[in-house]
Amino acid sequence: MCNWLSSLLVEFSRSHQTLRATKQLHALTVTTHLTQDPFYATKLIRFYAINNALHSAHILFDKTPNRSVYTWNSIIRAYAQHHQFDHAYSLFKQMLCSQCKPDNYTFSCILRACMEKTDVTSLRAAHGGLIVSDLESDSICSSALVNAYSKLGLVHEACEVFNGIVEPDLVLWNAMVMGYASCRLWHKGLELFSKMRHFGVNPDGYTLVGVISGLDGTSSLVIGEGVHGFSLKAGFCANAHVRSSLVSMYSRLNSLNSAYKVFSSSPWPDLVVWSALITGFVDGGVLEEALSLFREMNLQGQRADSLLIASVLAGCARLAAVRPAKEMHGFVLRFGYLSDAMVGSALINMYSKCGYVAVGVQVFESLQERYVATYNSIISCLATHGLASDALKLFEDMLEKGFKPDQSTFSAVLYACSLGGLVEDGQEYFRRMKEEFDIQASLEHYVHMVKLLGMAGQLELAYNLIQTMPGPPDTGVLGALLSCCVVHGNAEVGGIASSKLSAIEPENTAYRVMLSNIYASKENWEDVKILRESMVAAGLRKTPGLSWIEDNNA
DNA sequence: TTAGGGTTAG
Repeated sequence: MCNWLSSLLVEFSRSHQTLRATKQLHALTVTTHLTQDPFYATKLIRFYAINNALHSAHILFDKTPNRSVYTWNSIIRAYAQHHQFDHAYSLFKQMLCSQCKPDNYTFSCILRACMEKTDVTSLRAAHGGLIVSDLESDSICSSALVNAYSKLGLVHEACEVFNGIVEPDLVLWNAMVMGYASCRLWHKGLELFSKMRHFGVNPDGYTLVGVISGLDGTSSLVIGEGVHGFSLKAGFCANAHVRSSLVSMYSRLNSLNSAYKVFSSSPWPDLVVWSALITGFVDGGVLEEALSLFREMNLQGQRADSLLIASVLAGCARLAAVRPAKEMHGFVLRFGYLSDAMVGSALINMYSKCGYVAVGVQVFESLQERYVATYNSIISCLATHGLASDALKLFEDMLEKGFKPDQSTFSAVLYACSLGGLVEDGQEYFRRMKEEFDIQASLEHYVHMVKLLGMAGQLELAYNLIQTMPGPPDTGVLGALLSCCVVHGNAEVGGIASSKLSAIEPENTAYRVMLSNIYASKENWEDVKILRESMVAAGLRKTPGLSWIEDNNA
């Protein structure tokens, strides 16, 4: 039927379409009565989506009477590509009720959407639908499933899917290797890498990235060097992704010289490889070198993005080094990054950690646009510096302005209450967090609550709160309790906390030393002697403390 | 006589 229009569409797909051209094409299909044909409607929906005109795409979709599976897929994909995963999923549910049944392309898109919105329930439901549609062995669906499950930390489910496929293709092998990496099981990834080679499957760049990005812990450095050698011999180091993951791996394993060598082998270093190197230096604590690389990157015309800037700002915060902090602040202002959510909050956090609370507040007040993350930073900043009532005022302010507080907000709020000794307020916020905002208390929240109650001398209450936790308390929660027992000289609760802590970390002497200090404060020298002797008998010694200060004149 | 797609790096 209308060959010329069909050719025009194909040509249009290959060219660089604009919104205006899409609208003209749309008009053309209307005048030639071709919008009834799902082929043309599908194409137009895709063009609208490419040009960020989701609304027009959806209107066209609504007006398309004979929707084919392609039509459904194009609108679902359009929403997914624009990160509107809820919309994508709800269209998928509508599709299930329609005449048109989803195919492997629909499922691949939906699985990714479930992963992106970290929705395990929907993911399992989609998996079920996929089995019903007899698509479980489909190559596209299986790799998308392995990917989705492992990215959400469900490595067993990912393995089950992988093991259910008789002859996995390269993409599926890669998805599983990468899946192990994202679940921090690098040894399993390495095993799978050997297995695939044993089966005669040749790895590609994706496989190597999967193996390399999983490696962690100093013991894996030798293995990393081996994989690097393999990549060099097999020619994978020409791949920019492989090089970046190598730079990042060497940085992670504290081998900054090797990281720099791999970086230097990049003929045209891109932003990712620059970021891998700079972030590596920042994390390695060599901030001056990191900053000089950052300057070099700018001189070479490579523009930083907000992710890199935020990570350098976090480095300045960690080292509490105010000079580089000011330099970075200048950079942020010169290049207009202040409107970014991550950069703004990283800047506030940095000044807070450097001890400049007033500058942090100034930055907050100067921001044109504020986000939940910005509020979290400033509340935490004020809390850290003992300005609890200002912190709580800002919390109320963010609620009034319609922001929805998250886990971190309540962490900062409870921290403010804890440092400010506001026991009743803290208890009330803890309750509201769970009941009003439906946020589950995390270990960090419990640490603040234990500190809040414990520092006020309510040690039994703090201990009872720990007993009500849904999971086992970690060293943070128990350590908070023990430190409060030291302050109040409570040997009874302190003894329980200390023994629980020593059971978790037998090598850590601090817990026994703290208990010994409680006994000493009570002049209970007999128990001090027993405890110290038991430490000597076990061959344990106290680790010396360490602190530093920046010398402006040095 | 049509059209989409699944796995990578900071």
